Amino acid sequence: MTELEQRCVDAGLKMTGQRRVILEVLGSAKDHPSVEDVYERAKKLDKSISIATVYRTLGLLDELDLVTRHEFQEGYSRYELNQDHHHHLVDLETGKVIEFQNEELELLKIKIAEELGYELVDHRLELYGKKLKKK
Amino acid sequence: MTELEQRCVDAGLKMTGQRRVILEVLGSAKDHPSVEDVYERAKKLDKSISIATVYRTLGLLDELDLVTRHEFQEGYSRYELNQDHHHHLVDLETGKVIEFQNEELELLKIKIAEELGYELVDHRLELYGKKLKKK
DNA sequence: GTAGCTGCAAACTCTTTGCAACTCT
DNA sequence: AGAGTTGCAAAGAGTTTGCAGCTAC
Repeated sequence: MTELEQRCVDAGLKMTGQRRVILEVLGSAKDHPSVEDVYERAKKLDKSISIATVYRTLGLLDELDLVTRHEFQEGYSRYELNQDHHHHLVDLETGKVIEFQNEELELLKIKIAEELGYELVDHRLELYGKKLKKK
Repeated sequence: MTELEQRCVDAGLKMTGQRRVILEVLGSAKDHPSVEDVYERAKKLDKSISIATVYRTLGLLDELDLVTRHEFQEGYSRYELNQDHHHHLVDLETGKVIEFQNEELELLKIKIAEELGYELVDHRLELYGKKLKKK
């Protein structure tokens, strides 16, 4: 049983074949797949899986905080396993998503929330840019 | 003719009664209204306005960069007139949206994009927090 | 055995669109 | 006059859900 599967079981979920497949898809994704993407990849491992199950499972995983649901102004959601904390820069010309971390930013966010009288629970930062031309 | 109306005309839009109403609603909004909100408020000024027109007009205003379309993980959009640049802190307990600005943050974002080889075109930052209890 | 899970299809929510009538300029 | 705009209703996209049968425990 993988660590991911274990965490689901610990949370009281039954470990079904479909869930194993979806976790496998998420675990091996190097990108930020949409529900449709997860569904397509899952079907390669289990032809009979339904998109309703994919939606339900991703919703559960989000509640358990095992994944993050992103909404990059596209009109649908994309999911990502929660591993290291990072943010995204979206290339406006290609749609490519680049991940980055920045310690200074983390501290600044906490400070800003504090100054407003808030405890920071969550946050989103997304940058949208165009590739700089080399001279 | 208000400045907002003038900017629409300059962009080649006809200044219809419906558009005037929608601009008026946006101009006097102190919050970040959803399409439904704008529609409800607009109806008070013009009973016959349709929600299709609200959608179309908000879409146009977004293209003209007169408004910003926000997607605060709620499953629908909220709109806001583009005035001073700022970000949002969402109170997780009340849903209240607090605006803030932070110069240090602005510089940092540009720097991060640059380091990744990108020119920053746009960005989103949202903080989600809980009110700190006073001791 | 049974609570929980699944696939299916229908329903739902938010948003967009085709069209005929209407209205700014 | 004519291009652009509107309201309406229908269609679209993404997502959720009721239900009967199935499955992990």
